[in-house]
Amino acid sequence: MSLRYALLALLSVEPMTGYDLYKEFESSVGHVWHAPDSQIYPELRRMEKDGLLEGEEVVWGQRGKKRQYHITEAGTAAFRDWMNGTLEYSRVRDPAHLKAAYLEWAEPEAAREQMRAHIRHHTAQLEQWREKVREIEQGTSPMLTRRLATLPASEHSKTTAFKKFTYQGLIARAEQEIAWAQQGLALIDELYPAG
Amino acid sequence: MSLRYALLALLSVEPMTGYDLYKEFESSVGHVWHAPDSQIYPELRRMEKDGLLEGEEVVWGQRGKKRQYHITEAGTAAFRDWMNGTLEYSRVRDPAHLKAAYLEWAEPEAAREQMRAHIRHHTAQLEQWREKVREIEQGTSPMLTRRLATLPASEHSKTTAFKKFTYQGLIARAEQEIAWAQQGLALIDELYPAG
DNA sequence: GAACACTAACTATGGACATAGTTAGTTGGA
DNA sequence: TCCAACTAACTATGTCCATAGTTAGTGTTC
Repeated sequence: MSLRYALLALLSVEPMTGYDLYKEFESSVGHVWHAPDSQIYPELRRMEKDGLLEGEEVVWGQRGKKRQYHITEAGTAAFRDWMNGTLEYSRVRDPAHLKAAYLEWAEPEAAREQMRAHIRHHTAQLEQWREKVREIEQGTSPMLTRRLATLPASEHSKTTAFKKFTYQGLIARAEQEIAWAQQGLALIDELYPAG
Repeated sequence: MSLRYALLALLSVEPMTGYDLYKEFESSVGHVWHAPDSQIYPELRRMEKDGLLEGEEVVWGQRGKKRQYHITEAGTAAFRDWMNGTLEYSRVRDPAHLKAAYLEWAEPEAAREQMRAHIRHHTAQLEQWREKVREIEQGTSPMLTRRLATLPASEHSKTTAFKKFTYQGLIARAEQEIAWAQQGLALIDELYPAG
């Protein structure tokens, strides 16, 4: 259900095609929410059917065309309602922690490699999120810049602050995961003193 | 795919029925991995077809019967292979952070309530995981006790250490989430000084 | 003007997961 | 003895999501 609101969030800035949205999910917004194009196109059609969006054929070159969607009033209202409601949290389901609980089954070196992979994964994410925070602070985030251009100056600080707050939370989480995996490496060394 | 390995992890202790496994997912192991029974029963049949398990009819009362599954050698090998391999990490998809990024759309009080819900959710998890660590330390975890009984004494410390390590990681994560949401509450107060 | 990368949109398949049922037997207490 | 709660297992539906294609037009470059 969240994909729908991620799409509404983007379309609240400006009209976009499915392909535009797909590219956003591959880059900028993709660092908070990801979706493949095979999920985006049908969802856009469903949203149009539900009255949240309106699509319009736009010419592209000589013979080409593309479908550009813009958010409707009902779409804006639905997004606002989602924001004013409370999220339901789903049950834990984390493969990395499931695996960690049974690492005694792995060879010591495989266990270490799993911890290193955990560190690599979260380090890569960390760098992307830190870059995002830098962009927000320096006003060089293209999407945020376009968003701010649609809003009165009085809204700018809030809009910016929540984006930065979000990325900082993700950064803190990644740092915690890295610290945990480092403790894991230390634990493995302790449990398998030979090597 | 992880459900399969969560089931193998449990069945490596002793034979169980689908219902036994379902109950484990509702309580003990459910604090690391959750699955509904409607997912467990078909997965067990698929695993039997793949030769990882063998099911056997067991009488239950006068007319009742139940199907008890035990892990095969191929099942043990598959679990060990999974443990020795490296996990693939999936892309970010976190509704709470997606929502946090656009909290300027919410009423201040709704934004606060979202942060409070985040704190409530992670506090509840925290308590369950802390209780798990206590059980592990005091040797009162039923599942772990039964597992240790199947293993030579030399394996006990490793088996226990990785379970504790896992829960400690989940605890640290939950604590981080709570701290983040508290920063969120402070930020909302700052951005909406009136109320 | 052919090749190539990109834009644009869609389809097909299968697994994962949530939610909501159904059917039938067992066990223990009022 | 009956009822409620529990044990046991299964089905059905729909969404979500990953993976892997397909088709067709555009724009640039060698």
